Amino acid sequence: MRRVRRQKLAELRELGYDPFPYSYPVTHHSSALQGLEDDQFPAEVHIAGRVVSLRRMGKASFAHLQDHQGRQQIYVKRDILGDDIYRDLFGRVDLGDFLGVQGRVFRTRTGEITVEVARMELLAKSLRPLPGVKEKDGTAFDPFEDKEQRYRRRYLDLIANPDVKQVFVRRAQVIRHLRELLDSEGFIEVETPVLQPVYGGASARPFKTYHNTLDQTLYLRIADELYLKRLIIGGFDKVYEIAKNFRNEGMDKSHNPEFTALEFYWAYADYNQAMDFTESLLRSVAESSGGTRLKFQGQELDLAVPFARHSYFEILNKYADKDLSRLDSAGQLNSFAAGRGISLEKDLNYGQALNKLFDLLVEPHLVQPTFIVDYPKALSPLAKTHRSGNADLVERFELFMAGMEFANAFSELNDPLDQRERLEAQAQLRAAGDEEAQPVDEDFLEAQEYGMPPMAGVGIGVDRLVMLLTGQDSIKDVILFPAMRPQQP
RNA sequence: GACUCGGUAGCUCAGCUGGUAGAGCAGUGGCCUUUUAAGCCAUUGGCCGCGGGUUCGAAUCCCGCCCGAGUCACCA
Repeated sequence: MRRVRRQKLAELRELGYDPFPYSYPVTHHSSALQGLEDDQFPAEVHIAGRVVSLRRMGKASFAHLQDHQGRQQIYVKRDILGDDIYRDLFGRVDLGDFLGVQGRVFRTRTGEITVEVARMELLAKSLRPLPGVKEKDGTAFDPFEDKEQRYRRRYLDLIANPDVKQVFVRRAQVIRHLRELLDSEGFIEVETPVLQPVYGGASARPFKTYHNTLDQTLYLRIADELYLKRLIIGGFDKVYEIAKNFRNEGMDKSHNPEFTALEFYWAYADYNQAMDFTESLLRSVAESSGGTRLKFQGQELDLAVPFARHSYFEILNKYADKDLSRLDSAGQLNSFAAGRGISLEKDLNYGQALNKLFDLLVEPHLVQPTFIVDYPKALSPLAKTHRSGNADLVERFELFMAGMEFANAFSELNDPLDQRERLEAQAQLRAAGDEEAQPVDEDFLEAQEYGMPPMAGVGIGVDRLVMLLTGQDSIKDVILFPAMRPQQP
């Protein structure tokens, strides 16, 4: 099949047609003609697109050209186009080729608005056959649905499955709306390093790389946090970044090794203000993207309803049916878990064991938007100790919806001596085998010693937000090129 | 990482308890000047994911591996 198309390509060149010209003066996109009344038809149009259907009937033919907005039917009649071009050029057009056509607009017997082609140019020859692009009334026949091929060759997925393109259009709208809201609140968008000598700001294993000239090991960022805080130290009062983070961990329906996070930092605010702002931010994004009532993974949720707020131990104790805040060692948590028939992995430290219990006992219940507040300090080395005086708690919230975490935020710790102790405790956990504990970032500690104002910081998982708003069950369906193992040669 | 399911033509899929690969669409040739999954006639096309084994004979049975999906485990 590829040989046949190469042959056509060669023949076209011999006949003097350029199969790969430089440009085409498009005047109308496919959607511009849809829904027009007959007396509104433009006198003449130039349209361009990929041939996705082709019905030849001897001396006349119909085809559809697909552009970024949809499909437009064209009518190609030999007596209008001319014998030579109809035979030599149009006769060698295949599904998948790009055409530019010029002509008048009319309505066919069956009512479809159609361009009658007076002039035709081949804009690009296609050498490989497309997967199933046949469709009627939006239903594809032999639809291209092999997930592996769709992810590996997303361009074919986008050509053959218009709904997929729509998801990514909405993704762009969601991100644009987040920017607009933050900009309008006076946040400044910044860019911070992807390549970092010391990674931090989250609990995760990093990707490691190497800079030849600097002769230095560098890590791909797992979070923007510590750089954005440096900017608040430097005098920006409100900053945000929408950026890729990289975590060297497993992949599943809600995890991709590189993912997009929004982080924003707000000087002089605390986590209560950040919580209110986060709630209104998400509600507003939902309103601008199809409404606050969402169906997601078989569950229905409504972001218009005020988000529930529960403290960490309040809700953990409820589902554990026991006051877990009184257990203060990994051993005690392990005994508790064993009593409930839950087997925790061996060698978990206190924080890991507690975190694990929360994930197992509580998270699945958090379907409607719920803020969990006031986390144990052991889980939150960058968050400020709770103002209530309880030295074991920090001012932190996480937002859960549909059993998944969407946001994480603190009243940020700004006491440099406290911060040093917490990071050093993390370093000890690392030394004890916790691969996700954070290393000490001396440069950051030094920056903090110059004085860091009180502030709130929030991180939001953008991919997950898009999943929620577009009803996609897998993160792979909101990332254009999700991570895949290399294909066998 | 564990388990389950899957990988056959460009796409969607058949192929039963082993006998040497099939359909529709796409492609190619022919007919057809308002069709729309156009139609009619003819026809090309396959390391049956990879490697090994059993067998006279393997797409089919057995073992190993690769890739994907789902579930679980870990993380956002």
